[in-house]
Amino acid sequence: MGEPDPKSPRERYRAQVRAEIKEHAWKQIAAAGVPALSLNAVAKQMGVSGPALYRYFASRDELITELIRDAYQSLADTFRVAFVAGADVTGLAHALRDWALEDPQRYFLIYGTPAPGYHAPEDTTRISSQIMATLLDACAALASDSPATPFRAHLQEHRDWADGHPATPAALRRALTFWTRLHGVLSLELAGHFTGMGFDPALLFAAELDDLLTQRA
Amino acid sequence: MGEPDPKSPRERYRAQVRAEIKEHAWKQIAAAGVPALSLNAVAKQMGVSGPALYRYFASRDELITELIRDAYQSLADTFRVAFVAGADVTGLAHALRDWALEDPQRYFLIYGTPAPGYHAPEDTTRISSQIMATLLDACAALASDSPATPFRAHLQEHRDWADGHPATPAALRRALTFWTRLHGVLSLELAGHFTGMGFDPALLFAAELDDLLTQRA
DNA sequence: CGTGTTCGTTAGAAGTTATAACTAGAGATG
DNA sequence: CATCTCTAGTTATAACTTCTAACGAACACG
Repeated sequence: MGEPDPKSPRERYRAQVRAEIKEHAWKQIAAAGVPALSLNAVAKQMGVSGPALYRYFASRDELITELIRDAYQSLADTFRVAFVAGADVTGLAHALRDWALEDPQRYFLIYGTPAPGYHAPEDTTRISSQIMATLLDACAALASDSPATPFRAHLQEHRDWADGHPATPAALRRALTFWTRLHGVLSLELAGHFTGMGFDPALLFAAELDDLLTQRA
Repeated sequence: MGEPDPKSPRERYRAQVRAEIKEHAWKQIAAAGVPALSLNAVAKQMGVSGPALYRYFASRDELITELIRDAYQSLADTFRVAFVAGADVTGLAHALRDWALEDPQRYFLIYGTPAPGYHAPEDTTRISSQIMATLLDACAALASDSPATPFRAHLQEHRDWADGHPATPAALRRALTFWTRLHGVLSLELAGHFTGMGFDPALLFAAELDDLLTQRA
């Protein structure tokens, strides 16, 4: 009964073709961005004609949604692998930057311009909280020798996003700061806003990371 | 001879129609994002049929480029007006956030996902440095009671982006931090990454701004 | 070895950007 | 004021896009 046994030869073939489609899609996105992704062009490169792809993805949007999901998963895996390999917050930061530089458009698929009406599917928000969980793990390992702030109190009252993670308010604040500050420098670097300004983006990233770790407030 | 006298009635009409086109384009972008911008739809809304718009913009890309230019100019004006009205760094920060919240897609037109091949036209980089100049003006007014850092030295060696502005290394660093950190929180807020997390994005923005101003390093 | 599911095909509808050729009207000029 | 020119908007068309429908052929399965 239609149950997709993962070992069925048809299912195996299907999964492989889906993967190949996504492969070509990633190349097109890396080359010219999401708006330039064309199902027709992907089909042409695969030596298959047009509507054949609709056997594998119901629509262009579904393909893109799948790529977004994969991007989230890739980042979550990168974080988790780095963390279990012993990386601290600094290690996670460099893992993040390396991952982003590896494919800037993949980063922007997650953190770039959103479509006004778009709502992320349930599972991506789940993966997103996995990412946050790893970050909180790393931040919890840091000592907090700094005084409380009003915003930390606010976070303590609104800590549902930590999803039960036993992090101190200081760790919550640190994780949030990690996220927003590194995203700030990284996204501007990836978008090319620093080109022609002279300084080294890697040094700015490192300086922000250092600030983040040796912070008092 | 063909010289566009700004008072020629034809030129006035032309400028007005161009403005109306851009007006409708902004509405479409605000509603569904840049990819959903359709010249045909704009023409339909204006009660005019399709190719008529090509008298006013050579291509869809040229229209978008013009909108980007206007977005930059709008931000530069907002900053300049706030500064001459006496706003300090805090004032500029809130002017920035208000401006961004007013039309998130306009913000993302500048700081959102870039198209891989795209190079901004010369004048937008000029407007961009006007924005930076205003920010440096405000940062120069702040006292810097903090010790030098290696990155500040690096900035001092690569201060061409300041475009001759007589800012101390501390002010340069402060301007850069203002930019990256506030962009970090703001872009994540505008993209909706904080929705459902519980805390108040405005408080996070204020906390980051406070950190920025009362910073030691 | 049938039998049915599924895959890929071609045809086509509805949309897009953009160009070409034409018409009608407005502005500029004598 | 008459005329001339230039331009704005029109329709037709090409080349693209996503996506649906109907068909044929190949493959897995009982």
